[in-house]
Amino acid sequence: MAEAARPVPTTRAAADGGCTIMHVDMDAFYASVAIRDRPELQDVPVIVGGGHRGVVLSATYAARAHGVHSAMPMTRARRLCPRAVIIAPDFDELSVVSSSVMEAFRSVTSVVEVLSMDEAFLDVSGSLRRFDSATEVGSYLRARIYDEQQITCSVGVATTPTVAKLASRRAKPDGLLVVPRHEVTAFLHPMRVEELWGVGEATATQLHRLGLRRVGDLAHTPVEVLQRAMGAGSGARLHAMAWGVDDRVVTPRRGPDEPERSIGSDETFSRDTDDEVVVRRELLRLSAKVAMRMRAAQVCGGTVTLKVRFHDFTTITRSRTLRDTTSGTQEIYATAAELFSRLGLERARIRLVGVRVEGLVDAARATRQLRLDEPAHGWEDAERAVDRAVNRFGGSAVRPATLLHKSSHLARRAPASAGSLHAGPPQGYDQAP
DNA sequence: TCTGGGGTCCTAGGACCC
DNA sequence: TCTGGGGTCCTAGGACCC
Repeated sequence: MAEAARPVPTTRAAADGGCTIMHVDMDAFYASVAIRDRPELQDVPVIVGGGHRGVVLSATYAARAHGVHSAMPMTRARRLCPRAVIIAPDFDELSVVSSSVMEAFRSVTSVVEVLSMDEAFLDVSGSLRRFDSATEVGSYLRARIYDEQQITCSVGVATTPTVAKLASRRAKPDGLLVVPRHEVTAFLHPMRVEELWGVGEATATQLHRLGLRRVGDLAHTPVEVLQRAMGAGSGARLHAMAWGVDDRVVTPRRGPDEPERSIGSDETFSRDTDDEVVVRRELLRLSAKVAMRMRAAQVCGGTVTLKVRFHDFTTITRSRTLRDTTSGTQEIYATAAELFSRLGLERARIRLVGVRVEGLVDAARATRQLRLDEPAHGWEDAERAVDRAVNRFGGSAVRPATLLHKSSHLARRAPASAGSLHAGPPQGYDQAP
């Protein structure tokens, strides 16, 4: 550790030029976890992903050397790297590793903003009594995570979250980079605009049209010009980002008092379909899944959104705000199905449908106006019974009758799969389609 | 066999209310 | 008569991130 005689800086953070914001990001997280116990795969290109019409979720650096990267269609990835080993993600294992990593973060500071399973912002200004500098915190975390999980991560240290995030990306793989305040513009300005966080394909194209390719170009363009082209908000934000100005603070999110804002589910058909019965059956399945997750999270939601993606990838959404909030499969499904009907599609080739519920509130605080035509104990009781059965017997134990179809004869012959519970909700699941 | 599934946030127009 | 402005909610779409 540090030599005893070293002069103590006025503030400890001065050792890193005032940097107390850190971004930590696992390297090729899904792929690293997939291969960590399989030495035979260490130097082989490995791709995590798959599914019938899927994309690459993560690729090892050996696979990236062939041009494979995440979000790439699997078909293309296989063409680029035919000898790659393809592995399906193991979300149970990933979430165990993720929890352990987050615990390591929280052992150095309570100010942790989780961004996803494998990355977070940390404000370590309060940790500088235990550590000499943010760099030391970063080194400690890197060593500890490797020790405990045998995966590497990269750390960016800066004075703002956005710069820290870019620094960790630059440090990859298995590195740590500090960008002190006085080096921020030298760090940012040579970057290509699309490297900025929040600049995707569409924005990059727009910026290129304006002749702006580097972050430095962006910085030296009058903010009014950017605002005219991109809108007031985006223009100002981009200009500020190009100078490393960022009023974002690291905010521990999703505390018990802050629920998710929406819960949804969508699914791409294995083959495009123009069969309305198939679509409605899928909407019912998705509604059941969403509603069950809502009830498990003890939230109700007020707005149901239907998403439809067509064969050519054009995507539309339709939403409706309900009179009362709900977490009921029936109500969500009925709304989604009605929105679908109102599209008036005729033999359109559909690639994907989705159901999402927004405007979530704590179920305990949700109000419900009793209607005269409504029995005191209706669907909600039935659905709670379904939840209990699913918890006990698994997801296939209870399904709405319309989802049984071909598997129904199996259910009848195999009571061990809790076939009798198909009676679950007594009626109605079958009504709408 | 091009292009997943989970989300968040922003914008913009129209309705509606005061 | 012919025209306010601000605030909020709803809806649709788009962009982006991992």
